[in-house]
Amino acid sequence: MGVDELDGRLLELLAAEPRIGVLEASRRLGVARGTVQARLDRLQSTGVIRGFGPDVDPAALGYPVTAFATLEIKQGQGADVRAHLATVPEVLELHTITGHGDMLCRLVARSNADLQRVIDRVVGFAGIVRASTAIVMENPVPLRIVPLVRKASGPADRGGA
Amino acid sequence: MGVDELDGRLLELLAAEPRIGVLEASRRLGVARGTVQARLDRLQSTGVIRGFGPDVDPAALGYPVTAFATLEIKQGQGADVRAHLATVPEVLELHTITGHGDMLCRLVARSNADLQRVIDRVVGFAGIVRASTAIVMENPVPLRIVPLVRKASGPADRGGA
DNA sequence: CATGGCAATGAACAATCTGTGCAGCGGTAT
DNA sequence: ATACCGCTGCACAGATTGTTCATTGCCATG
Repeated sequence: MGVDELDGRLLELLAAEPRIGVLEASRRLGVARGTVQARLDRLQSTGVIRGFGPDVDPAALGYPVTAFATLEIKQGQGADVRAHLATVPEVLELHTITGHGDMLCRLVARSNADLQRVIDRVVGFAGIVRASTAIVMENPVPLRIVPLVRKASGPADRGGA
Repeated sequence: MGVDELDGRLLELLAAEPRIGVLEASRRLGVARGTVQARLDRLQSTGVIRGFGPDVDPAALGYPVTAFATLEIKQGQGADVRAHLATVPEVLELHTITGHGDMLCRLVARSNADLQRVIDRVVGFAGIVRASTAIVMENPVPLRIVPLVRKASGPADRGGA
């Protein structure tokens, strides 16, 4: 299990130029086309690569405001709250986290004012006791995976510090 | 600006079957190939679609533990802290948020024990005063965009409630 | 109402890539 | 030594891509 150095380079290449084809990738990596195809198939079947979904920018859709909300849930209401949040389009992501049996969700909105509407909708549900919201101002490190891939495919990926 | 109904359907289609080609997409959407090509070009040039980066699963790379850490930063140390965190591969994402001039970052680790190592590395920096970590247990709503696209491309996307 | 601009259509072409199969060639584990 | 596995190179038919062009319907402007 895991990824070797070639897998790592392939992933990096795909991250840098996602629309690249198998043939071109094989040229860049200096291996046979069949090898790249086999690696790609394996990476996908083992779940390392979940897919190649388009990376859509919410801001460009008219939702430039991002926020994280920590929700305090009433005991036993977890499932209901999850179902409720799943119906809100502005909820991009939801996690249950340790702490107070709470949840953390990522929200987007059209404006700060609109964020209020979103939050009202999110917390307007019986199972939610309280919500604490933090608005994102900057995003110095956008979601990334290459550094981790590099580490995981490195010569010795011992978890050690 | 914004996306119309056809853009919306195209984005949904791409989200569902990322490896689909322009030709096949045009067949599915019932429009001419040139139209799909033009829409795609426009979506990319306007930044709605940032790219098609491979969606890599950290868990499959050997990092099954995800956590969110809220960091309290010493005044004026923001830039240094950002630079520091950018060098940590396990930091997948970093935001500056409202609250206490703090930051929120997403971390992954090989295990709960390993998470300790990661956190030590993250907070082992002069500019960071304190860190509060929440470990992710479940992820009921994985990062998604389709519902928002659907809303944004809907007949009347008035921000109103 | 007439004109100009814009987006979509349908078609055509050369060049390229994909899916697939096959035989040869190490390197490794048994 | 022997079997197994992954990589290489090659070959082929079929499908897709990048482009360009002329035509057409629709909308806003004049």
